[in-house]
Amino acid sequence: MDKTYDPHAIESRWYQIWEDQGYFRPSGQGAPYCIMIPPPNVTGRLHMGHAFQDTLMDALTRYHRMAGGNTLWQAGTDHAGIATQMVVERQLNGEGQTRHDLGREAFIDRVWTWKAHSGGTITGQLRRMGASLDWSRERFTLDEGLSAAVTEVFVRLYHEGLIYRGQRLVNWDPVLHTAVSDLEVVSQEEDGFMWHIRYPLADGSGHLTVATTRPETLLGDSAVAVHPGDERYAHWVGKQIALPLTDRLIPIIADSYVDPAFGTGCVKITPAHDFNDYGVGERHQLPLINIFTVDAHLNGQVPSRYQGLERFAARRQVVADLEAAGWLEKIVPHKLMVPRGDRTQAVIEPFLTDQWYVKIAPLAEPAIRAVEEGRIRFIPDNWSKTYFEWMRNIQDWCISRQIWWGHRIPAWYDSAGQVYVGQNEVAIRQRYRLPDDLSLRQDEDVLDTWFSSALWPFSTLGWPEQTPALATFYPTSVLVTGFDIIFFWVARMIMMGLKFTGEVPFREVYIHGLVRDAHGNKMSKSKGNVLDPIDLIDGIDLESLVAKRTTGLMQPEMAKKIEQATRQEFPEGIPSFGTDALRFTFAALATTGRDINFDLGRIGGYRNFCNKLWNAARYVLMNTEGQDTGLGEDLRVLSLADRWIQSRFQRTANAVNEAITGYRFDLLASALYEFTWNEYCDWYLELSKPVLTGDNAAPEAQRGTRYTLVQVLEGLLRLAHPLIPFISEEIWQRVAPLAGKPVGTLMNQPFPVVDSQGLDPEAEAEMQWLMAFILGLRNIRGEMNLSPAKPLPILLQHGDETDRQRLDVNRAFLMSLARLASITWLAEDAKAPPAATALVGGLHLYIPLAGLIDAEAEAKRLDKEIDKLRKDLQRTTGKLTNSAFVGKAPPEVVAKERERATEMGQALEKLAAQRAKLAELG
RNA sequence: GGGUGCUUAGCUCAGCCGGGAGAGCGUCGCCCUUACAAGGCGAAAGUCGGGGGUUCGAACCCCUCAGCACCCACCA
Repeated sequence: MDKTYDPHAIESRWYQIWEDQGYFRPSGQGAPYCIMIPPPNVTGRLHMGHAFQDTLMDALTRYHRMAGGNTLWQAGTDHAGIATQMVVERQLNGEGQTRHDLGREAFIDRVWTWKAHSGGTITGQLRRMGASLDWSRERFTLDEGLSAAVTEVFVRLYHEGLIYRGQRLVNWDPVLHTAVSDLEVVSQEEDGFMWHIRYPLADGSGHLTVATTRPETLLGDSAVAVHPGDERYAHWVGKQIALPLTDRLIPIIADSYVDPAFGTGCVKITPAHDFNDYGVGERHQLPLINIFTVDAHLNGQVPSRYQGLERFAARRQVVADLEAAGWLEKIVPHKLMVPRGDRTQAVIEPFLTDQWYVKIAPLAEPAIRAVEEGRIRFIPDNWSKTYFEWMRNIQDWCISRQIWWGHRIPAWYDSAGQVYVGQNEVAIRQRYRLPDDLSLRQDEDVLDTWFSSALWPFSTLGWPEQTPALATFYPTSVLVTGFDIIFFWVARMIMMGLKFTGEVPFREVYIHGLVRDAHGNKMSKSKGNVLDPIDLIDGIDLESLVAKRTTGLMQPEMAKKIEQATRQEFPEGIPSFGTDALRFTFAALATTGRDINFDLGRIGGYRNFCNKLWNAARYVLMNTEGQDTGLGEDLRVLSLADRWIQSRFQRTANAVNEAITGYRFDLLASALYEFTWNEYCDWYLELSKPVLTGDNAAPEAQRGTRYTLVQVLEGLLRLAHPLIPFISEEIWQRVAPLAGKPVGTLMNQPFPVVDSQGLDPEAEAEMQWLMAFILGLRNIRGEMNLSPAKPLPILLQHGDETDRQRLDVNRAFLMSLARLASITWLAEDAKAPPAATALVGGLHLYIPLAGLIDAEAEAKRLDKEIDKLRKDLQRTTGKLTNSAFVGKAPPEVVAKERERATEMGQALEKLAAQRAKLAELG
């Protein structure tokens, strides 16, 4: 093995082998375990959120595969209607064309071409992450099969009356020229104004003042409303207003929607361009006056001088004209919530159109129950509150989109506008018994992308066909996703799954946090703080990183600032960390909170961890390859260290199994980290050295240690594989033969389960003694600035029989790890020479000063220790003298405190005596 | 307006059922000890956001205040 861990050398090779060998396919044996990947946009690129999420899913998948499950991680991508169409349209615009120049068919061809060109990017990046997805079953939401599922669902819902078409106000994106759902609108507080406008009475007897944030909609007003109980205006209700800038008369009406305390208490009512006003209009049978075109310019419904004006230009014009005519009373700065499209950032316009809706309440009800009854479990559980909150207030879902890329709605119209819904034209003619010569034209709209996503858990398994895969893997085991799409996706999958399969789509939903930058800021192109997971794997030089972050900005003026910040944060660019280190980092960061702050310092640490593991393996191989690794049981003897590390391994295996089944990936990572570094490397490997290289070690003992070195490493690699698949596989290939394991792949080895027989509490206790012994001496060495290379003679006193036994057995370990020149017992009553002192329980360790140690420094060190002990003791005795504590606390807690007090008291006494001796010296 | 989180070492975060405050990075000191300097050994560092309560005992449970973040919602 190379001296330094080089992730690239090993990562490039293994994935190919695994995939070629078909290891990602379900084994066909064992309990089914299935995860559906949240399908990424087919033309997208992998971002940190994907990388994070896919790491967790891969760890689960690999774990269950090793644990013997019939495991499927379903691969696939999403057509991402609006997002993908926008990308291609932007390309077209760059060529000076629009999609309308191409026409629908040619445009869709063009999108397919783009998909063919870029569709491999993200799947390739998933492979680089080590994701063990079953690519042989890869699906795409616009596949034939999935499209058939979409049509089937639409038709069935329609004929059950759960899909309907209706004309009402929708959220209209005037840039995209399409309706969007409530969820695709994000409202943000922005600075604006409140215009106070005088509305004169038609009879000339005065005026009302209305306050509005949208003066241009005056042109579409149908009424002015006041509160029915508002005495100020009661006598005006029923009168007519002469609407300024128009020649229309509108009524003054009374409606309880109006809040008399807000503004002037008079509200202009524009039913066609405001969701509230729409309701008012319905109650009062007011005319709907639509004043906008699809791209939010004023249409023919307004006086000719305003026609054709864009809505914000229209606002300026209307305000200017009102002011000129004296109708404008005042303008007040006002903060308001502005709705914007999540894709385009365009201000969303409430707009009157025909759209398709899913009647959602009947679907939501069973979906709520499924979670209430625990048939679906959210992890962490509190996300179920969020789910309930939304589901109990859910609104009908607008599913039609006026774009071209997507599943076209399976509805046809005849020339009279009669609508027919069915699988296709032929089916419709049959179902509705339509004459052959009746000409039909299909609805132009496509479905919301999330409509097909909602079917993903069963459509990918072959539904509506009753396939073996569906029977085996549905309901799936767990859905792993971020809280940001609980409404968009999770809730809708639950509703559709229950509706069409009668079963929940997944039994558990693991909700993880969202990846942010090191300081908790959202990663975004415009902030220039985006990290690309592939750059973390491969590394990237500073200039390339700067270029990447500053090109294609929406606000080019930010480039300079971003460049500066980037140069400051990454003066050397980003080093290459490798996939395993990245995965380990994601797991370590996957705590239960909702934000995951990605700190580059952490990934460096975990790259070092991989290097540590690599070098530990090198050490093991150097000492075992070509040698007897003790596979014949009668020929090996286990040392304390051997028994200890095997016991610790069992505890680690237990912690790892618990962590992974409890979705605590952070605990998984730390269990692996601590065992590998702090126990296996720091202690066990060091303890193996005197056995393997010692002058008079018995061959049986050496075999025992080689055996343990290899067995524990092999087991550790199996434990670690779900998280760090590449390095574990690479090392395992070399270690497995030494451990007597069959050749093959680590991927298919059994995952370690806890063997309680392997626990050895005595070995752990004795090892604790050994460690205390060594740490006591190391502390003196460190504090006294004694060279670690200098062998020290030490004296022992006051030990009991156990101490003596332990010393005899472990003398070689102590000599080696504490770098001792000699160990000498002092008689119980002998006078110890001036020395630095450490205690191991009742046992005293002395390092004679003898010119090595400065008495004053040792005095200071002892003072510090005595001080600490004294404070601890004080607290403990405080408790014990409190009769309430002794009386009410559980006896075992009291006993423990007593024991501690005794121990500390004794230690304090001894150290104080030592301290006194030093004082005499000085 | 309704809802949900968060606040622990300089930084990023763990802390499980209420019982001796932890990790990584950073900092300081000593070491290139034949697996690893991407390393070893040792050390320093916290009023657990503030206040109150429950309890023998609170980082943890309850109340309250402050600060931060997020989600939902039709106040013109």
